[in-house]
Amino acid sequence: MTTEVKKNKKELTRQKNYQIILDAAEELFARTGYDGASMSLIANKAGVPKANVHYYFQHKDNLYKMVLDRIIEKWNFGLENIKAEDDPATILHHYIRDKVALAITQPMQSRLYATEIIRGAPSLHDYLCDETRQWVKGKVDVFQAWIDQGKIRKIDPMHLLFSIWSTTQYYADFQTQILLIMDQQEYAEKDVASITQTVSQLILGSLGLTVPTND
Amino acid sequence: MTTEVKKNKKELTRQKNYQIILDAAEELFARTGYDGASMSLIANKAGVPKANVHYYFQHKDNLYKMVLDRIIEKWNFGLENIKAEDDPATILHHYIRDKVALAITQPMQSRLYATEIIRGAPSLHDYLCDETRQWVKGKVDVFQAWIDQGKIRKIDPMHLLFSIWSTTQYYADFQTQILLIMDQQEYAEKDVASITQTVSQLILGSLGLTVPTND
DNA sequence: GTCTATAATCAGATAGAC
DNA sequence: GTCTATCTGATTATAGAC
Repeated sequence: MTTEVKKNKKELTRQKNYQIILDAAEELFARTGYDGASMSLIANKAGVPKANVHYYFQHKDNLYKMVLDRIIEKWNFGLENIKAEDDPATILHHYIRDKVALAITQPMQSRLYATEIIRGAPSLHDYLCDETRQWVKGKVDVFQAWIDQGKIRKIDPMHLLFSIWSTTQYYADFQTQILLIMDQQEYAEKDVASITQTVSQLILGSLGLTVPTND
Repeated sequence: MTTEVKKNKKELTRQKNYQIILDAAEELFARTGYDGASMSLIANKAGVPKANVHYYFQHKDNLYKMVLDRIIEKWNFGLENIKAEDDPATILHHYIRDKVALAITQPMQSRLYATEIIRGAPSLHDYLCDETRQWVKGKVDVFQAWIDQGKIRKIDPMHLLFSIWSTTQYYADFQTQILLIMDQQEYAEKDVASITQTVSQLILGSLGLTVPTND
C-alpha cells in the first residue's frame, strides 16, 4: 500500500468519525440541552472513546458550534429568489410545505435551534444580527410589494413571516406534546398532509388567497 | 411573644423563602435548562445558602417539578366555558390577546415549558395525557360545532388550536431572535398591539371572520 | 430553621503509552 | 491517530454545629 493510499484511507476514517460524532452530538444536545449532553454520553452514543471526541473537536463549546453550523446551513433555504412579480399563493404554499416537511423529518435540528434561541442565542447572536436580519429585510420588502399591489391583504409582513416560522416549527419542537394529545406514537402520512393543509389555509386564507390544489 | 405568634412568623418566613427560591429557580431553569441551572446558582440568585434550597425542596428534580407546577397552574386558563352558541370572533380574539400578553409579560415561564416539552416532557407526561388531552378534546368539539353551524370556515380544529398556541408562544420563546432581527432591546407598546393584531388577523381571517374593533 | 463544612460523584479536559 | 488512566474542578447532597 503506497503512502498516498494510506493517507486517503486515514482522511476517510477521519471524516467518517467526524460525522458520527457530530450526529451523536446533535441528537444529545437537542434531547438534553447543552449542559445535559456530557462529552462521555456523546462519545458513548458515537461509539468512540471520550478522548477522541476531544481530539476531533477540542472543546465542548466548539463541538456545539459545529453542530449548530451544520444545522444553520441546512435550514437556511427557501424564498431564495422571490420577487414582487411572483404569485404569493404558490410561493408561500411551497415554503410552508417544505418547512413542515423539514420539521417532521428533522425535528431534532429544529429543537436544537430552538433551545439555542431560548438560551439567549449565545452562539448565534452575530449570525442573527447579520445574515438573518438581512434575509428577513429582503423578504419583508417583497411581502410589502405584494400588499401595495393588492395581491394580498394588508398585514404586518414581518409578523407574517414569524407566523409561518412558528406554526411550522411547532410540529418539530412540540412534537412530544402534540403526539401525546393526539394519542399517537408518531406522525402519520395523513397528519403531514393535514398539517400542511391547515397551516397553508391559515396563512393564505388570512391573506385572501386560496391554497393551490396542485403542488 | 406567644408561641402562636412565633409559629405564624416562622410560617411566614418559610412561605417567603419558598417563593424566593421558586422565583430564582424558574428564571435559571428557563435561561440555562435543567442541567445548566445548578443548585448553587439558584441558591445564589435567591440569596440563601445552598443547603437551605435542599432543606426546602430536598432534590433538584423536586424543585424543578414545583416550578413547573406553578407555571402549569398559571397557564392553564382561557376558553374555560366556551359553548357552541358563543361568537367565535370575540372568543378567539380575546384568547389570542391574553395569550400574547402572557407571552410578553412572562416569557421565562413559556420558555421553561417549551424546554420541558423539547426534552420529551419527562415531568409533564401524565399531565399532558390526562388534563391537556381532555381540555383539547372539549375545545375541539366546540370548534367543530362552529364549523358545522357555518360560523367559521372549515378547518382542522385541533391544528387550529395548535396554530394559536404556536403563534402566540413564539413571541416568548423566540424573543431573542425576534428582537435581534427587529434591532430592538425589548418589545415596545406598539409591538404588542401589532403582534396581537397580526396574529388575530391571521387566525380570524383564515376562518372568514374579522377582528373585533372593540375589546 | 439556618448555615458551614464536607462527602461522594461526575464533569471537561489532558498526559502519555501504544 | 487512538485510547487508557488520571487530573482538576464543579455538582448534588448531607452531616452536624448553632
